[in-house]
Amino acid sequence: MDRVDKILAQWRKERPDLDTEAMGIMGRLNRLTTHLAREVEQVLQRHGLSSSAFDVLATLRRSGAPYRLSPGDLLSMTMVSSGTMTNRIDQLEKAGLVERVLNPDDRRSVLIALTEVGLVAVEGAAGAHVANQQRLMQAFSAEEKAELDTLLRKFLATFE
Amino acid sequence: MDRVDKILAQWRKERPDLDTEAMGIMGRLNRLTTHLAREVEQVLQRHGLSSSAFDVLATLRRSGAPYRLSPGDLLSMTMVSSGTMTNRIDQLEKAGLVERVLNPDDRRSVLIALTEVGLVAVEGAAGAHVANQQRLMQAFSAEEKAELDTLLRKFLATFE
DNA sequence: ATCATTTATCTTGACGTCAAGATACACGAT
DNA sequence: ATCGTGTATCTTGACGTCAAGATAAATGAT
Repeated sequence: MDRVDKILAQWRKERPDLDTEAMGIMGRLNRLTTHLAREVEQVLQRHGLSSSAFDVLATLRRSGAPYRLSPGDLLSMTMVSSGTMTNRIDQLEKAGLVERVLNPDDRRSVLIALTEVGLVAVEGAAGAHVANQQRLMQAFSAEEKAELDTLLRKFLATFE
Repeated sequence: MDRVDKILAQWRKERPDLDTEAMGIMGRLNRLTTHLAREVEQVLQRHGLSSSAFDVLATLRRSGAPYRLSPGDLLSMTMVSSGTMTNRIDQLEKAGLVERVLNPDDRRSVLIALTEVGLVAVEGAAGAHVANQQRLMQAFSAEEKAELDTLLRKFLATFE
């Protein structure tokens, strides 16, 4: 009888006509991801990064040397609007973690490049972040993780 | 090979030392809940409500007649800060969907009451919202939904 | 009865996000 | 070469959120 069960019990009493199965799953998903996001944020904060900042830096890092992508590339990899991406790049540039370099091939666009400082920051944060993600899933056996991944993959396929 | 697989493949190439299993599950969770939140928002918008507004109205509705709770009660049921709850109540009050009534037993506190208009709004939205949640899970069999619920319940128990 | 502590709510200022539109350049057809 | 359309990025204004602190009333110890 967790918090979501209590919510569902209230609905069943007040609106017995509503089917609560999907509601329960989505409620657990929402609460879970809120908790997870807070845990992730805490660890990244110790490395001086927000999860938004890490999102961009990690995208650049995993793209491989020379760690440069256009804002458009970053946009297509990160589920945020163009205005949000501009803002993220502005903040990272102010902090000296990335720099905008001119794209000689297309003057409409720029390339966002990890600076030396940015590279060091993301390398350090990435290790701690991945370890933290593993810690957050300690409760699960290898089989359970595989099952969960399979179900989430199928669910996500509805949208992507 | 979905988008998350592509991200993991990049990491394995660049940082083969990192274990990507937990990262993959969390990545799918994040992308999935972003998509789900957008779908939910769209349906509620057609009923003139944001998901934040619906969250409060639904909490009042399922608490049963006379549909009144203190801000503190709402706070304990909804995973937001006190400042956020004050702001939500302010907006709902401006829209005429709730009203603040004095609590005769404790002058520090008020009670947030659904208005007649608020009750009608939440009743209409709730049906559409639940139907939408079911639609979003169409891809799953009854067994898969049960499995997913079991796994999410266990995961959530880590935090609550 | 008084006062310190606790409780309940609200205020403030900062941040991240989005949608919509603005700006500037590239590219293809003529 | 020029023009119209498409593309890439940035700007603006509004909204929702949070942490930290302010305000006001209840409560309990003396």
